[in-house]
Amino acid sequence: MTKQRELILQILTHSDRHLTADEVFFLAKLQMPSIAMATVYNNLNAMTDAGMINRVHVDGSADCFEKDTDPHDHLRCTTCGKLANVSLPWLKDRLHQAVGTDISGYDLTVHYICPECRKKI
Amino acid sequence: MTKQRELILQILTHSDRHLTADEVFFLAKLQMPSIAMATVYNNLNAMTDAGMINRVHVDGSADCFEKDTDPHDHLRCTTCGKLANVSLPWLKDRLHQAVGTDISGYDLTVHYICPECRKKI
DNA sequence: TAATAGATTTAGATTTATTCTAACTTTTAC
DNA sequence: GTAAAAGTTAGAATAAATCTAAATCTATTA
Repeated sequence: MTKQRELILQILTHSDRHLTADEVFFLAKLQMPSIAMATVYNNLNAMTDAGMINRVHVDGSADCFEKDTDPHDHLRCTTCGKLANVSLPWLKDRLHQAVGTDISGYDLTVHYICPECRKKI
Repeated sequence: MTKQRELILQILTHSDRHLTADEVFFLAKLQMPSIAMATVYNNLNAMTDAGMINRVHVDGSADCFEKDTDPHDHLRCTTCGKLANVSLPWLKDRLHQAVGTDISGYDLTVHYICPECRKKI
């Protein structure tokens, strides 16, 4: 647990939204100007592998990272692109039944219009 | 419908698997050596937008394309990476119920070990 | 405390997938 | 048959992520 890793973990912990590696890098640089992009990626990858943080693949743009490692899925606003978490505890079993073979997991993003964007229409 | 677009569509129609833009380019070049990568991407994007073909986002590697435009989801082998189609007609309604708000769609990839890879273990 | 091995970080180059640009070619419309 | 529009081409550009090699930090042993 180096200073760099600690800083990156702090940033994710205190963010109220999902952050890209680029955003983490920008925020980290404010507090530690010498930090390198490769360090951010190294640590995000290492912490993801260790199960300390969660990587979210976003179609057509950069991956995002979040502190929340409880199993959950994502809603993505088709207007502003923002991600929200949603818990679908029934889904994995239901998929296992439907597919008929053992599944190790799945990746789901549901497309919707978030409450803020819905207001603006 | 240019010659190039027709060729690309033929390639997708006659392929038994999901193809990346790169693979389409390679196969197209065999029959039309002058074809450019940009043309492949232009046409894949245009045909995707027109609903003639389907783009599949694959975590950590290049997008794939397929002729099948019936709504369906994907299984991805965690060992060899190959994609298979699966139909889950109940899922969209079930997600709509669970999320509680209108959803325009979703993206799902289920991780499993395909029959061929399973044999080799 | 000094030497050293191992891990980590840094800066920058590299890779990969994709898009952009500008010149050229083909097609279409008059 | 010519002009405008659309499409293609080659290569440059971009963005996300990884790799490399040198530098630095950390912990351990002497």
